[in-house]
Amino acid sequence: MLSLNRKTDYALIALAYLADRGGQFASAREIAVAHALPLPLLMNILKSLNSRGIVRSTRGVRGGYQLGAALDRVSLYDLTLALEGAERASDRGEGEPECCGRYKIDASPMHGPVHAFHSRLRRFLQEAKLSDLVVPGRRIDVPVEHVVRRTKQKNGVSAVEMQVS
Amino acid sequence: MLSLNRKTDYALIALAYLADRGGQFASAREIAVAHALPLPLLMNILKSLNSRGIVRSTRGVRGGYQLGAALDRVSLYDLTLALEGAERASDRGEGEPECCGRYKIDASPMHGPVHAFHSRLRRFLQEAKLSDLVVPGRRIDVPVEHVVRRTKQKNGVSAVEMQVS
DNA sequence: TTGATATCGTACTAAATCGGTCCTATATTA
DNA sequence: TAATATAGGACCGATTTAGTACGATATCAA
Repeated sequence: MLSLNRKTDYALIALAYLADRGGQFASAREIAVAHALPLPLLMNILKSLNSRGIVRSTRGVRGGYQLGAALDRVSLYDLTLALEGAERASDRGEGEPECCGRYKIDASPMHGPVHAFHSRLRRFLQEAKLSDLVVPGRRIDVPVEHVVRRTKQKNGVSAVEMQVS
Repeated sequence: MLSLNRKTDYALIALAYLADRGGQFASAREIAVAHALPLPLLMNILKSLNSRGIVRSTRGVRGGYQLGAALDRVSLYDLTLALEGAERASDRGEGEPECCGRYKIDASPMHGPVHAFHSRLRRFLQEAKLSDLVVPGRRIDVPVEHVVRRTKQKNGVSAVEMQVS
């Protein structure tokens, strides 16, 4: 039906991490290590988010990801859209919002409840902004064994340098 | 994560049908024929709903299902609980509401967004009552080829007698 | 009392999805 | 030029979903 699965959770964790970094770049590896997430999967997720503009990416040796939009401009619905598979996206006719998928709930009045349910759920997801869930300014819990050096930024935010092996 | 799938839709359709029957019994077969739903699957769904008290069942030749509770007392959350598989139910520790499933989102502060998301979703489902979705008094769309006889009840509701082969 | 109809409980299966991996290519920087 | 990072795929095993099957039991009607 719609992508409310583990990927959504991992995406939220990654976005919270990026929000915490305050515009700095963080690599997929860094996030994966910090939260013990499977790296290749997290990379896929970040790729999806990037292609939808939810994060921005920079390649190369000092590259990584940063937030691509203000948290209050991105909804859970945007997130699920970004994360759902290509098959899923083709269920509904291009641009048409999430409806009944590939199986046919026809327009008969008795199917009203189904449509009402789907449309309520969609509205809920659209109204839930990332800013409501991701509270910035939290401390990142970096496993101590990976921390190489802690530095103090000029803006008062403390940064960690990590060994990511 | 939680059961927002085709079963949920079928259940809503069946419940709307039952609500429309105003307390009369309707058999699984009748509902399946009326809405072209796969009968064995619908039977499983109704069994699940029955075991949770959302519908009531009576066996035998004139038996079937009727609503088991007022629509405004049953939430979408109740519905998903009734429909989720046994494995799912065992994910969370008995009575504990839907949380992070079997994979461990630990208590670290960075996982707050995940918990916030899950708890918001749960609250949404709990607050959405069937009465908000299922509008009683709708006409049932019975395929005309199955209608044997239409009768007029004393309460003004018209009933159909169907050939269900 | 017997047959038809209905649910109950449980087990089963094919197909789709999910969670996760891997590989090659490309971009960036030290 | 080597190291590091993302981009864009294809790929795979395990789980879940959607749907089926079947024997047992309950109810009612003829």
